[in-house]
Amino acid sequence: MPAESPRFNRAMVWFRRDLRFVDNAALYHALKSARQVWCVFVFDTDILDRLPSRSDRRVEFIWHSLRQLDDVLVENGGGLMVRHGSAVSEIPALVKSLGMDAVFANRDYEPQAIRRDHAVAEALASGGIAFETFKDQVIFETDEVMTAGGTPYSVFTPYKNNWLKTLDDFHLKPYPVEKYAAALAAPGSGGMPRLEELGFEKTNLLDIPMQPGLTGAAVALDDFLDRIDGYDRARDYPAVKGTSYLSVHLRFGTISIRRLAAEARARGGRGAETWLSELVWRDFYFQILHHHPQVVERAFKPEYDAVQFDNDPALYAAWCEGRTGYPLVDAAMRQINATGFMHNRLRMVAASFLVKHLNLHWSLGEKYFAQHLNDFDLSANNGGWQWASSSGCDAQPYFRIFNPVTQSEKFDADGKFIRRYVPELVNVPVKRIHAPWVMTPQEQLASGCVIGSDYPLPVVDHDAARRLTLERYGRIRKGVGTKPEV
DNA sequence: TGAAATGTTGGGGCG
DNA sequence: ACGCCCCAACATTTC
Repeated sequence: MPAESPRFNRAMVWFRRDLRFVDNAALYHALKSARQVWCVFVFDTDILDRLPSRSDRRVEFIWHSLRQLDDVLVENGGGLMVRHGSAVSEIPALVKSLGMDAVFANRDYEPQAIRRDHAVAEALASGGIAFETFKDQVIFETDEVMTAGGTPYSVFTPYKNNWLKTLDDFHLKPYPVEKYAAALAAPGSGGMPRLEELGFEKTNLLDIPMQPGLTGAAVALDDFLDRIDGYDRARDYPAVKGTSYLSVHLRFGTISIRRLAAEARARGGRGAETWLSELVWRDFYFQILHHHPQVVERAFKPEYDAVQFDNDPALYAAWCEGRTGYPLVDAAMRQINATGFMHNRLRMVAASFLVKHLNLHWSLGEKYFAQHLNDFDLSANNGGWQWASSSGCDAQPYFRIFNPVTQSEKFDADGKFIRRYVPELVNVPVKRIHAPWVMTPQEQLASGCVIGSDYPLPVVDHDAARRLTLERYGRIRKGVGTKPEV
């Protein structure tokens, strides 16, 4: 039992993207600080109403995850209150009606979320209610890892080195929420709206190998820990189960980043170290967004805003729908469309293709991924797209252009992944599957795939597109970085 | 967290 | 035996 008496009588924990009971910073602090703690989630219409589709796997993921969270809270003597409305008004209203003294939440670093939280904090403050927020979704936030000169890092490797140097056991220590569960208040039953009541329809979420909630997270983590030693070798091959598949759980907080980093550190070895490095990338991009919020609208490197992009709607549609004629790109796009997931290697390939082969602006691709990825996170998605378009911090150089055929030969050598998502090509021989347009008419007939009718011709020629992009990017580089004559 | 163009080397076929 | 050419195979440079 805590010796000191609680600061608050009644407190609320407002869950957002931290849908778990164990190792939850805000929940822990609330339970230690108040006699009675109510747990609340708001299906925020300010977010939901802006979603372009009424069929969204993420809404359903949240819905299932909340049910599980509620179960766990009930087991521990509490329960979850779920509301549907604008959080900015729902939270203060609920606080008032239940006579609460304080609201606890874990910090969210996205610009829209920051504005929302400011508005809520202001509304609460006018009633004398405290709004306390906590670091929970990253290991190091905002300015916790800085250069010796006190400036934020813009290059990953030195950031990572300092991140690793700064990391200590206590950063990874789980918050022992369970010990303080006695303060949980039971709100009574019947709070959970049905998906249809939220205005959303069921998706294929439960049919794809990515299960929601705390149980989904636990299964995925167990599975990955059996494979983590091979992560560094297997992670680039989309047909192989080599990556963690935990990103969606990090997105919604059905698992804690501290737990994952602790597992990686305890395991050690090349696989775990490589994976930990990916978790550091995640912190890195959160930190970039914090220090450079303009990346949402513009290139991190301003001179890259001068790159001339086309806007050919037919090419964009071909990319979105996975009919560019480049099998690996098409398989990647069909994977995201069918499942809401895309393998990381393919995110790079598909992004590079959109920007450097189709000459479309990176923000178009960024937006598409934002709408379709189950694990969509603003900072990482923006970072990835700016990396691919060479406009970001520590981005790949502009002249580094993925060859979609070479990438295919390297990372899907036997065409297994392509065949999984592009059934037209299922009988195309391995020798031809990476560039099926080179098949002779006889080969096309024999493999049941006539190029131009069963499967599209390449929408652009690789070599021509590459030259054009080098020229487009090269143009804006002229004069940039050259010292003026004195 | 590339790829293409260009340069170099060395083995083997051949006159 | 020797020089020449071809061209992988690898290395370096360039975008």
